[in-house]
Amino acid sequence: MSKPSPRGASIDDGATEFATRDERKQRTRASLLDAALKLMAEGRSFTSLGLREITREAGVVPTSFYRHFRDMDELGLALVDEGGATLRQLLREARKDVAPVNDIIRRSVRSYLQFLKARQMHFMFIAGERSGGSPVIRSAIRNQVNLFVLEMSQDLRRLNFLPNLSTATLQLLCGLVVNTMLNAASDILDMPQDEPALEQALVDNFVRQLRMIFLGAMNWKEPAPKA
Amino acid sequence: MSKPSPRGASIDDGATEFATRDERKQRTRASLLDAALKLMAEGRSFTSLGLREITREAGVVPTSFYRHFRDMDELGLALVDEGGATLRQLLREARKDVAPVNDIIRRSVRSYLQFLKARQMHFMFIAGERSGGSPVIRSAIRNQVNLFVLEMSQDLRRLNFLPNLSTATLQLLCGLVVNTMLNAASDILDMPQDEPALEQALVDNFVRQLRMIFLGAMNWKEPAPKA
DNA sequence: TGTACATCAGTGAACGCGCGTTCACTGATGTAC
DNA sequence: TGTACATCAGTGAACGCGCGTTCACTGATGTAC
Repeated sequence: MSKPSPRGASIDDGATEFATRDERKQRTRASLLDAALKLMAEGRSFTSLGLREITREAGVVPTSFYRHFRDMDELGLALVDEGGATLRQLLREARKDVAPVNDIIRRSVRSYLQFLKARQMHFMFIAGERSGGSPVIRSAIRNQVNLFVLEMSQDLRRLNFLPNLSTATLQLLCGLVVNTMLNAASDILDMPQDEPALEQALVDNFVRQLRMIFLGAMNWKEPAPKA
Repeated sequence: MSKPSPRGASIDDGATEFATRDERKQRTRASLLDAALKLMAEGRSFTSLGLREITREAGVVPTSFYRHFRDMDELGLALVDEGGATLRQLLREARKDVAPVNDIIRRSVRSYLQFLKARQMHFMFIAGERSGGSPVIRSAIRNQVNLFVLEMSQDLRRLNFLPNLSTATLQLLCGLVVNTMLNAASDILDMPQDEPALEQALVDNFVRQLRMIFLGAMNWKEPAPKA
């Protein structure tokens, strides 16, 4: 029923034979998470998913679910954790190729897109449930996104990027950039996959939006310090 | 069961006695739409709503639903239409108070917030289902939002705002502004209502984000024309 | 190493429940003459 | 204006179905000695 999952985690693929009991358990858990992501990738929202639906997709019996999660909320929070880890990994990747400063936006966008496609489902989940769905999931996602914004602004500070800007302003900038990134993510991932022209248009638009934001940041005048 | 709805449309409020049959029908229809919005305002996503749940909230029998909508999708699309109308009304309001140019952002934000609170549920619906939920609803919302961006950019052109910018760049700007508006809308509407300090912080952040975007637009250099 | 026992991931039957949808109906409202 | 008929918004019973959750179970894996 399920094609090879992003994690390669479908139970029963032969490789399980020599796994320890605990490894098998983690694999089943992972296949439940993947099943949820896969169902959402078909255009469903998290809150509309059913427990039985997920276990069916994962290839286990419904009652197995309870060996891993108390209820759907707990599974959702696990997905948020995975999404947060994905965002942190994105930052780590970004730290690697900051060296060349020329046309940095276009470069960053290119590697962002690569990352986006490798982790489609996580980004769909984060972007999609960020303002819809269950309050507990929503607020957990916001925490992760805010954390991401914060770390990104610290990175910019460390790189001495726009050193005249206050910390608060760097955070403002990063907040705008991240919102724009996530909006672009849902737009791009929502596209029919075989329309490179349309996709290119979305990407160009995304790049220009970032340029406009950075242009604003470069021309930002901090108010005179209080003292 | 239901408090006075935004439309004042609960069937059975006495005022119905003298209505014509068709007016009564429209009232029931409106109360179904209001019921869906109300349930979503409690933190649910559209796709997780049930037909029976909505009719229960609206105070009619489940089978009544079919007198008004073929299925839930059709009701969702009707909500999108209402949301689109709300956005168009927002633009109409905005056209009224463009006269004073000083501190125009702060002024616009103030009237946006007022509008936002008067139409909380529509904005929650639009912002929340824009990237989550059912594909058909999502794409309908995008159409409405794109339309809104387009009209806004035409308004700016008509006002001779930043006359050096090309039409495409004005649209870029408006796209950024609208995304920022909708993100701010979900942040603000998600707040506990009795925390004016926190809300003020969100609003200040929103204003600064807009300033940064407009600052970028003001410093934008169009590439030299092709010819 | 071998044996006896404990653990526990996954199973399968069963439950009560609310769901979406069908159908024939009722009776107030609207229309034709 | 009055009457006879048509319309149709809302009703209420009934259906089959998939849901989430409970429970006792199985049998492979892990552990203690």
